[in-house]
Amino acid sequence: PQTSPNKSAAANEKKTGVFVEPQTPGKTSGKSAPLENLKIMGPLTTPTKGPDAPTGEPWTPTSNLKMLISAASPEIRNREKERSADNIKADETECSSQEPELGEESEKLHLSRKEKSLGLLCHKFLARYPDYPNPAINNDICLDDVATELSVERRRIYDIMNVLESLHMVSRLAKNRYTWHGRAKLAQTLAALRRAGEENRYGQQMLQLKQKNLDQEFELDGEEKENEEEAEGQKELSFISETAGDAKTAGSRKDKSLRVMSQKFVMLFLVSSPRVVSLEIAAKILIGEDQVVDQDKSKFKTKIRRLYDIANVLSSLELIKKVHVTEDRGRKPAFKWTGPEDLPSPQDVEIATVTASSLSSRPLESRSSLDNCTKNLFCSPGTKRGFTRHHSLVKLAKSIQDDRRKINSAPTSPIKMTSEAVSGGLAHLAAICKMQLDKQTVNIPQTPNPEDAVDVCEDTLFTSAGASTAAPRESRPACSPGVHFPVLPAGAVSYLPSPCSSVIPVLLPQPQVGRSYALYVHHAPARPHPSLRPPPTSLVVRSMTFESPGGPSHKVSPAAAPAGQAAQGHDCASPSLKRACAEPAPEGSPSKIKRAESSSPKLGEILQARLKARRGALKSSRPSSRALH
DNA sequence: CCGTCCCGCCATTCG
DNA sequence: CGAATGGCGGGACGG
Repeated sequence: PQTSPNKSAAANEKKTGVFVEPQTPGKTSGKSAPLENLKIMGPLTTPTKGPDAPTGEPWTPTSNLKMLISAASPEIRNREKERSADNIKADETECSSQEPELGEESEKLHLSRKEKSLGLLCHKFLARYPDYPNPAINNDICLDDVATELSVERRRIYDIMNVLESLHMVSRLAKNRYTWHGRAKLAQTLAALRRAGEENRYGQQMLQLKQKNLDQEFELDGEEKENEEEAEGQKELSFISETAGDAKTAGSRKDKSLRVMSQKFVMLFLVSSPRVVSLEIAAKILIGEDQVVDQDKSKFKTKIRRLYDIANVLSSLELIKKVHVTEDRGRKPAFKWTGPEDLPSPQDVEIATVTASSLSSRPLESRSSLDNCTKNLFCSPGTKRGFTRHHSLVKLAKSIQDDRRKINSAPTSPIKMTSEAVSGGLAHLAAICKMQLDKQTVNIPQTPNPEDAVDVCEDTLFTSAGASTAAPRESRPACSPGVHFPVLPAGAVSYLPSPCSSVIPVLLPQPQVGRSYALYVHHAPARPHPSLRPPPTSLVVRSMTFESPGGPSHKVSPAAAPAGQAAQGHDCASPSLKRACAEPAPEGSPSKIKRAESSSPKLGEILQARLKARRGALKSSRPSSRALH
């Protein structure tokens, strides 16, 4: 029943006697002992423990942990509720009756801010599903139900879903319906994101930004904001992908934010040396990438706000944790990566380079019913698949995809994907095991870095020396151009590349095989030059240069930044855009804008306007302190 | 005072 | 056209 979703949503209850997972929300059950119960599973009653059973889903130790932790922290959690008898009974017996409409009403009214936080909400949400879904059972997620059961407005659920979706932990099936994948694909997704991050040279950008901050610190000439990236950002060529012609796609204002932002944010972690990213840096980079110029300030603020949202759910996933970096100007909020470090080697992930002039802007658009069917068939990946592959099914799916694509994508867009898959299994499993081992906080013996004095608050340091399984080959994406697939693999998901980042990694859930494909979609410029082709070589080169630039590198001036020069010139991932960035990248903005303009009139105007506004602010021409040359 | 970030208006996009 | 999504930023909460 779709009942009125909005506002009232929160109000209504889930009358349903279904398998509601009542306690989850409360879990609380009286604050029992503080945290430590983690291990102890608190013998004393602690209904908390109970939760795992209830939902009927296989609970992973982690999920419980999560719940406990989240629950424990806020001392505030005294939840006035204790007082109200209703609640109490609610805790234990849950479902039974409990329509105490009134009771609940009152309850939700006074929840401390923390109790209403997105992070906690996310925890509740995650608690309802196993980290590694059992393909056998249905992993459907109905937004309405979730919203109701968690007593929150739909809007909030969207926030969560969006970032989960960006990590491929869920995928949209249709309106109002998602499928839960849990962490099954996480490793692969992360691997893909890492790669994408490398290709975007986020590592360099971050270093440069940091350096810049440092410099600035001395000579407090405070203004000229994030020009930095422009300076180096060749790959910037920000401009919306939509070809002028394709009006529909064009409007893609949409596929902006959250999902994309989330992926980019994660990328930053995966490419930064100490896996710490400050909000400030992240915001700057993400902004810079988006629109070339624009009045910062408010833009920046907003970006930060969004990042907090994303960070909150990532925290719930235990992929990151809040910390503080005591860089230059005092402490700044930052986040530390606590997710898996040993991602599946590139081989596990097939990379496909797609030069699509346009893809449906709605990546995860709801599939046709037929699609759904096939999808479901495949949806079994779970943890251990590997055997039984149904080629026929795969083909079917492919063909479907194909059709789909034909409809809304440019004719000329061959997809190249490196074949190679092979092993992967081991690495993947290893990753999974590790994650499950929990005790997360994996600390890679990071290179000591002077500047980032990260004071990891309560971090449980624990260097993970083990993980021998780490793929033999480091992170070198040996992307050998290979097979040509006429169509997108089943379940392909793709994002319309954000305005500027030329590549957006996308994982294609490819259940049956157990590996997925990462897609790097290049948006097509006005008209992709046919001859131009994604030079696989560049990829290789790029990644080579990167790999952990050891400690010292941090100190290097931007100009000397490791891969910097090398990548600089032809780093632009998008071949089609190549020409744009290929040129000596003379001062950035102006020329860039122009280009953008040409490719997209409308957009051009906008940019133009912005530029104008902006222009006044900063000196029109900044001495391009170009690294290269 | 300020770092966080909830809340929900309202523009978009979907069906 | 109404419902589903999801930008976005005012301004409240908590330290």
